[in-house]
Order: sequence, then structure tokens, then C-alpha cells
Amino acid sequence: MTKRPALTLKKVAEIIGVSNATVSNAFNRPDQLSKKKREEILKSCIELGYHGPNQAARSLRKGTSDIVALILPDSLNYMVSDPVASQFMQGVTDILEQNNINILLFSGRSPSINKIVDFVDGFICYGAPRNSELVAQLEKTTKKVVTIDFNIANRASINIDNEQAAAEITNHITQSDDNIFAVLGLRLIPSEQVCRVYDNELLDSQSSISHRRLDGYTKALTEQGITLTNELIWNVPESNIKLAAIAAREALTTEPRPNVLLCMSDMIALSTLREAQALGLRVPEDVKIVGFDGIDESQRSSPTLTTVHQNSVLKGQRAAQLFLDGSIVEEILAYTVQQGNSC
Amino acid sequence: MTKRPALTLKKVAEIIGVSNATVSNAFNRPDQLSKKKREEILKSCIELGYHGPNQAARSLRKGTSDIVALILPDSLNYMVSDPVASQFMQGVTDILEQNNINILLFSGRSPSINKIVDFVDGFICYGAPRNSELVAQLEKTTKKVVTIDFNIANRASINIDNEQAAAEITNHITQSDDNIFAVLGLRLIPSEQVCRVYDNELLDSQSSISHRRLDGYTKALTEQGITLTNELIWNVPESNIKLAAIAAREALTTEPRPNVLLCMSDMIALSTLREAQALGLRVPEDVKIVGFDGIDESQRSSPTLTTVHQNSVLKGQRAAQLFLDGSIVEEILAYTVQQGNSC
DNA sequence: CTGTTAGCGCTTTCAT
DNA sequence: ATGAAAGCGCTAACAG
Repeated sequence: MTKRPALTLKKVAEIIGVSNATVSNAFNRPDQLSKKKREEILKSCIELGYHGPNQAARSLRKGTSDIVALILPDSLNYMVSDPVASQFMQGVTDILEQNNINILLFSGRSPSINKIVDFVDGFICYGAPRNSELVAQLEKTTKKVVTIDFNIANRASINIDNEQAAAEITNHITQSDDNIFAVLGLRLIPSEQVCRVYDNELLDSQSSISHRRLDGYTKALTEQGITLTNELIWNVPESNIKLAAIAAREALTTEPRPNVLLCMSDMIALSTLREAQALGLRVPEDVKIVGFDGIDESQRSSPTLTTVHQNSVLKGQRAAQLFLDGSIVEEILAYTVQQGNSC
Repeated sequence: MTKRPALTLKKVAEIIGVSNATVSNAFNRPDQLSKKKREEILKSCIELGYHGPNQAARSLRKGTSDIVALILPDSLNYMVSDPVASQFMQGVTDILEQNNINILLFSGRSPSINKIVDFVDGFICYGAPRNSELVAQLEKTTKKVVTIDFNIANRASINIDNEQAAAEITNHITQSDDNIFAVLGLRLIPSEQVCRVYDNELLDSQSSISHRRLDGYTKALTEQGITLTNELIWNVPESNIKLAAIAAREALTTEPRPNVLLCMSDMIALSTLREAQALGLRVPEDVKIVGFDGIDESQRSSPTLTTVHQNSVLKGQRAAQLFLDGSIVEEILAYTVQQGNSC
């Protein structure tokens, strides 16, 4: 029978014959004791099989844990299926891993941050979470918060200028009197269905990137003397190929047929491209398509996609760095219009 | 000035005028007090802005946290770039999210589990971690452990029969005297380089799925009277398109040219397919290619891939369920040979 | 059904 | 440079 009860700092101190504070200092504050003594203690710990202070207790005492919660917009598997989110995560994990910070994955559908808030040093919140109560909770917490693609007052954030990007890519399309514009939008209204927006109430229009993008499209078209009506704006509840295909098909079979489709994500645009081709339409001759995000796959499709490219890996890196720095800045990242052959 | 100091259970109890145990029970053990009192207390807590017991303290006291560490084979961004890992994660998150368990992402490159072990209820370890010391640590821990694609004695595990699957897909290839076999293997030797295996020492041959697969290939070929020499076995250090392309090109430009390429992952196979086509070789006429894993993309390529399909989402779901159940079983999941046009 | 109390394992003043 | 002691906030015996 070996030692059943787990070793604690106190026991170890007793065995070695020093006070618990000294052992603690050996691990945490090398300057508080002689080099010799420290090394002796550390060596003894290894021999005893003591692997250092219990992190849960340490966290309770110190109030820090070296864990940060990464709040995803939706359920966890979202991150896995969305290439933009994946890229972002890659950026975040790059930086945090380098800094020995661990990541707790947290779903934007969770009812509350309470179950984890005491375990983490703060939050990196990627996109407005599906459950908007989480935002209210983040506003109140005393822990660090960095938001991405939306803002919370007095918190660090990372964004791109979605409105300007949307306007720019709209202006990128050759003007013609024949143009009929339609928008395939992302989560514009609370509905979980693919449907036209019509006069439905728009979702929390303040913060959502979708509304900034819609504003951009609208603004550019207005300047061209074109009015975008809600009948030609579709709501796709999430950036998912199948749902996008439904919206695309509806749009492409509307009479008169829209011949410029402004898509709020590359996933939607790629799905639209596929639907158009399935309907025997030529892109860009019969239908022009533009996307948003600039995912890798948009450059492998045929034709390649004209889209707004944003650097999602960098976004993640900057978010993580801002978190570490603790600086409360609202950072705006650059985007580029990526010329493809789809318009 | 509002209340600076955070509310604690004790303070709340004092304010309400009951003992701290009663408040604790109101949150944790409804049966220990009258329904009426419980509701009163809970209501008061809400009014006071107390959101429930501090989870870090609770965890220290109870020794559980409702957090499980998911150990990835390599650095965190690995998961993002590998479709098989992504699928697996999706399965895990499905089940754990349903059970209100949070996930701490942990890199297989980390030096030690010590920094997090006290925060989690256990480990789900996907593939043998890059840092093999982690395995030794997992062997020792008193917390729950589920391993996937490798085993630890007396721990729950999920596997497929890699050897049999590899043998089966090898036998699936039409026999011919003209066949020259080559293997594009995954992490067969410690080298971080793409290279032929030759007489290098094979990596921890016991546990690795790569060696099980190699054994399967070898066994099937031996039964056909064919000897696989190490000169025609390549090592690809990770399942990554670029590295695979290098190996593929080496293999395809070897004289005499191998005309059957056994690839240990679909990523490698797809990359090989591309290289073959770039070299003007017809698949399967000039070169036959088989993969492993059955990722979605293998069915979208042209020609489609003949491969071993394993259900990675299910793997993740079962891993999570085994973790929750706490049953120490070694579960073997089914695979299927998926007929494509690449051989 | 309710209250008192002893820790969970640690860090950190404050003395020495 | 080292040690004694006070909690961090909570849960679970146990007593009432």
C-alpha cells in the first residue's frame, strides 16, 4: 500500500521540515528564499512525487487561473463546421498556447456564464452570442473581456468596417441598368427559417455585423439610385450550405430573376454558385455573385469568388493579444476586396 | 457607491438571516429544506444580485468541476486544420454540451497536465499525444480518462481495428503481377521530415494507429506473396496537404514507378491524387490510390477515393458517453470500406 | 428542517 | 530568509 492520501503542500513541508510558506515560495517566488534551499525543496518534492501546488486551491486564493473562456456565437460544433470561425480559433490558440494559457470552450447558447466565470481569467467572445443574455452578463463581469465583431461599452474589441467593406464590394460590380440586386443575408431576423425578410423586425440591428453589411449594400446602391426592397432580401439563419442553397434557389427562381446576388458569407456564396450552375445559369454572365470573408475555398471554386477578404487568423491573434495586454482598445482590422471571376 | 466586495454565500446568508448551510442547500440540495423557504431564498439571492455559489470554491471543496479536458494529439490548431479531428470534436461537444459539461482544450504538446489537472473531472485523449510524457501522467492520475485510437491499461478506450481495415482495403485492390506497392505513412518514424523509412527505427510501434495500419498492409500483401520493402514506405510527419504532396511526388517519380499507393489518411490520398494528375498520370489507370478515414471531401474529389470509412462523429460521441458513464470498457467501432473510383 | 463548524489546499501579510 | 496564522468561498458532517 503506497500513500493513499494525495500530497499537499502542507504535508510536503512537514516532511521536509520547513514551513508551508517556504514550500509555496519555492514554487512561486524564487526571490523569497536562498537558491540553495529552493533547489533542495524542489528536489525533495520530485522525490516525494509532489507535482506542485494544487491549481484549484491556488485559483481560489489568487483569483486567477490562466484559463480563458472562448465564447463561440453558437453551439460548440459551430466552430468545427465554419471555416471562418476555425481560422479565428487558430489565431487565438496560437497566441494563448505560446503564453501557456488554456482555453475553455464555451457555447453561445449557454444559459449563463455563471458556471464557468469563477474558473477563468476572462472571456474572448467571438461574435454576438446566440443567447443575448450572455452579453448582459459580460457587461457586468469584473473579469477581462475582448469582443470580436461586436462591441460592449468599455471593453476591448476587434472589428473590421463591415459597412464600408459591403459598400465597396457593391461598388465593385459593373453598373448596368439591367442589374437586379438580391441579398442573401445571415441572421437578419430572429427566424430560424430561410425566408424573405419582408417587413419583419430586424434582429438587434445595432451590433450585428449582418446589419452593418446590409447598411453597406444599401448605401452603395442608394448612391447608384437603386432601392433595395425587403422582398429581395433573404434571411439565412446560419452560415450553412444547405440552408444557403434553399435561399439561393428561391432567389434564382424569382421572376424577374435577380442577376446580382450579394451574399453575406462565402459559404452562402459558394452554395449559391452551385445552385446557379445546377439551374443551368452561367456565372458571371447570367448571374453575378459576391461573397464575404475570403475563405480559402472561395479561391478554389470555379469560377473563383469575388469577395471581401478578412484575415481571420490575425483577428484571433489580435484578440488573444489584446486579452493578454489587458488594454481596452477598439481595434479595427483591414480588409481587402478580392477579385475573382464570379462578377 | 454600490457594493464593492463581491457577494458570497456567507454574506447573503447573513443578510437574509439564515445560516450559510441553508443557502448552500437551497442551491444544491432542494430536498434539505422546505420548498417555500428555498424559493424565498432563491428570490432574495436574485434581488441581491447573488448568482450562486462560487464555482472555484465549490470545486475545491467537492473535487469536481463539470469541466473535462480534451487532449489533442498535437498543438491546438491541429484540430482546426484536420477534418477527422474536427468531426471527432463535433461528436464530443454534442454529448458534453447536452450534459452541461464544459470543455477545456489541451495541447498534446504541453509539457504536463499539472497545470490543469486540478480544474477538470478527467480527460478525453484523442490519439497518442505528441508529448508522450502526457501518457505517463494520464496513467497515474486518479481522474477519469478515456483514450481514443490508443490504449492505456485499465482505462476506457475507443478504437477501430486499424490492422484489419488496412488489410481489407489492400485486398480490395485488384491483384496483378504488375502491381508495385508503396505506402505513404503517417508519423511512422520520429523524423519531422518527409522521407523514406528505410531502416529507421519505427516510432513507438505498440500503440500507434499508423503501425497497426502498416501491419495490416503488410499482412495482406504477404498473403499475396508480396514483400513490402522499407524503400517504398514514406514517412509523412503530419496529415497535411503540403507535406503529403512532397512524399507523393517522390513516390510517383521513383523508377520503376509504384502504381498502387496505400495512403494512411485521406488528406494524404487527396494530395497524392492531385500530384498524380499534375504529373499527367491517370487515376486509376496509371496509378491506383487508396485512402484512410472517409472524410467528406474524399467523396467530392474526381475520381472519388476508395478509402476506409470510419465514423468520427460517432467516435466522439461514444468517447464522451463513456466518459460520462465512467465505465472502463475498450470499445471497438466498426469501419467500412468505401468504394470510390481511385482504384 | 436548520445552524455550527471543520476543513478543501493554497497564498500572503506580518512577525521573527 | 523563514514561520505562524488568517482567510479565499464553499460543502458536508453533525448536532440540535
